Amino acid sequence: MSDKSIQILLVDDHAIVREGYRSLLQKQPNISVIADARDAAEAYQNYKTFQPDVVIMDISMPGQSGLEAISRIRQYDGQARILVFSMHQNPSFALQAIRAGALGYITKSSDPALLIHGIYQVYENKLSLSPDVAQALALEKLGQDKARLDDLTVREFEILRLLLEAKNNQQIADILNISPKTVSNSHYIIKRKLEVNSDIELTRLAIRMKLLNLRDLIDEAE
Amino acid sequence: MSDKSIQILLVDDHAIVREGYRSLLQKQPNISVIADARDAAEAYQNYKTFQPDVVIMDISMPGQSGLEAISRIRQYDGQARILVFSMHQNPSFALQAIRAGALGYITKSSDPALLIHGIYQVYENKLSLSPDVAQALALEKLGQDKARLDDLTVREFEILRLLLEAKNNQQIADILNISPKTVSNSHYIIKRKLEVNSDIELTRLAIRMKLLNLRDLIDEAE
DNA sequence: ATGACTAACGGGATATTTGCCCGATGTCCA
DNA sequence: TGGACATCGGGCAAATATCCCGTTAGTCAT
Repeated sequence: MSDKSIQILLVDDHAIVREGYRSLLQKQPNISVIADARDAAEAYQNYKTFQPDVVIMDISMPGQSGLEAISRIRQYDGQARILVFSMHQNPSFALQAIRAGALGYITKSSDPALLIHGIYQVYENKLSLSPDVAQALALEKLGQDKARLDDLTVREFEILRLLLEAKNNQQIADILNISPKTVSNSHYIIKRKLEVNSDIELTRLAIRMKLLNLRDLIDEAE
Repeated sequence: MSDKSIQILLVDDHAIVREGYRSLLQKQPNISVIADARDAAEAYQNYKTFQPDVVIMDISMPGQSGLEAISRIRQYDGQARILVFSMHQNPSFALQAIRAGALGYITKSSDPALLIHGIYQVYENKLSLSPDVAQALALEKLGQDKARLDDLTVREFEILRLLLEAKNNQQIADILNISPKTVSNSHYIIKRKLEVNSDIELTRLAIRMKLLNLRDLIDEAE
């Protein structure tokens, strides 16, 4: 390995970040950046052209996402070694990336040494995850959101829908012909079951669960 | 200007991005990076210590935001020249940054040449905006909701950001070093200014306004 | 049909938040 | 230097949230 350095293809849409990689990686004797790309299509092309040992890939890019690029590259070369370097700490991103065929997932907020380490790991076909992501993934793996949603009773679900339409207790009480107190109690129970402790969290969860139609929200905006 | 280079303080929580700046800026004969910082507090300290000519600042950082840092620095030195380099294309962010005292706002997706150009502009006390943001700001004059968003003061905007992260009053108070009561009051004022009457509506509005990253929310779901 | 279970409803009690007002202070600018 | 604003928070009544409780009614298996 000392006679032949690891050939890297860099994929990131931010020039400043590509610059950062280059600068950082140049200091590594066994690593050399042989090409870069600023989007998914270019990444795929350059993978075929340069046949790098390891691809370092950002997954948040305009147009086709990095995930798509990972799939394409893996389809072309089942042995491709891809390390995702992302700003997202969200373990769902990591999970998706791994599913798409990445071997590593390191967050941009990690110490650069972790990136270097990840490159070597991936080069040797070993999985490499940022500690923060690994931990989050582990915690999350015990199926959560959906299961929790299923804990709601039908009535609670109904009340939740109305709450999400930004109706207040009295309005909901009128609609359902129950006391505002019951609405308030249900609101509380819903939050407890869904393990959130504010309406803001509740709304975010609802959007993730697609209870609140994102399209509607987007189209509302101008 | 050729006999004395522009002294830069870099503020960004991502090491790789700081590396990118350094590498990029080192190629500029008239610019030298004399210090960096990874959060608001460190930025303030280092500003006082190093008295840089220009501060390059990311505004999305854990804990105290870049906006806070801008205010603090400007309070200490009314002549401070600050260039915000942000991933947010949303013109509201730019507006708030300018209000807080920044002289420039360049998006991270811009060509690096724009950053360099921005540095020179800001160094000469000239306003510098990314073309994309400038255009969006111009277009936005017609937006209904955005107009309302722009009614928020810098402080309110900052508190809104933290609220949207589902932080409670006490947490926000701790971060900003103010009383929970003030947070609560601001929360109320924000809702009144934005003409919503619940946190659920507030969150929906925030999503429409793209203050809350839609992509994150969508991708979070499985 | 009866006991066990659970959903739905809502009262009570207390803690916390909300909604709105106020004044104090600081800053910036004409 | 006076007025417009931003920031910070106290006060206080009304509303909600939180948690516990009991009642009613429907389901279901024995």
